[in-house]
Amino acid sequence: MPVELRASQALNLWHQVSHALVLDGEIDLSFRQVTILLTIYLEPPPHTVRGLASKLNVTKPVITRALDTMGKHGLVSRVRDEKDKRNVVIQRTVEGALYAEKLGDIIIAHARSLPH
Amino acid sequence: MPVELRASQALNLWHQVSHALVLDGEIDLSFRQVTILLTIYLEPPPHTVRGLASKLNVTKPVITRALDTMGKHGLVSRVRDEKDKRNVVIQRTVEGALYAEKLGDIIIAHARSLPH
DNA sequence: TCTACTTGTAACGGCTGCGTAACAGTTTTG
DNA sequence: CAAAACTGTTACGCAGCCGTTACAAGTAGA
Repeated sequence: MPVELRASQALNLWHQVSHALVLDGEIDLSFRQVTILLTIYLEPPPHTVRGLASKLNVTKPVITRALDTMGKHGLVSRVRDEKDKRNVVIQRTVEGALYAEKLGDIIIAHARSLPH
Repeated sequence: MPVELRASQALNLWHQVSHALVLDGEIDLSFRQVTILLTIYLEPPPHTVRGLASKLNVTKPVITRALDTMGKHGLVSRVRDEKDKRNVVIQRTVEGALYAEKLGDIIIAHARSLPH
């Protein structure tokens, strides 16, 4: 099951998925927010504000605000780390998992319909 | 050269490319802007404000402003339609083509490094 | 203990995009 | 030729995100 994309296929895929996300428009996250969300859902925990900030090469307030926004939509939640109470551990939620799953489905659907 | 993506591969690809775009951060367009840009570069011309608006299901001022922003970066240009002077025809630019090409390269590079 | 450091957050001003509404210019219709 | 319809744009107020700075709470080292 190799993943082989030609240039035109790659751009078409990106185009179609972006288009689908714009049309859906339900939540509409920025690239940064999507990246943060997928980092949380695809990479092994624990995730902290500082860790995410350094991984994305942005300042901590950027992460805080993104978590505020996504938390408002129920996509992530925050819990104080009891070991070191300065830390906040970002946790996954059912809604967030569903959102990621939906995104994956959109991508797959459009990948399937690419010209071969 | 079939395009077969499993759910985890699809999300990983989206994640990595989004991450790369955030890290690069050079221009940083929104999903709408990317969609508009790729529509212009992947679909056959001519492209008008009204046409793009209806395709993306947004209002015309949204397109006008997106074209302003992308035009400022040299990614697209506008020309009055001489046949019907109400229309504005959106045209591709060298810089825009390079941008799209770069995006395609990023996607392909990350697709290749996906776990099989 | 008491200072120095680390963590995440709040506050500020600025910038950008949004939707609605109003607009000028052009073309079509009667 | 005048009215109606259509094009893209601008103006307005609003909401969201940005970077910088300042801060409160917690931890570690002397």
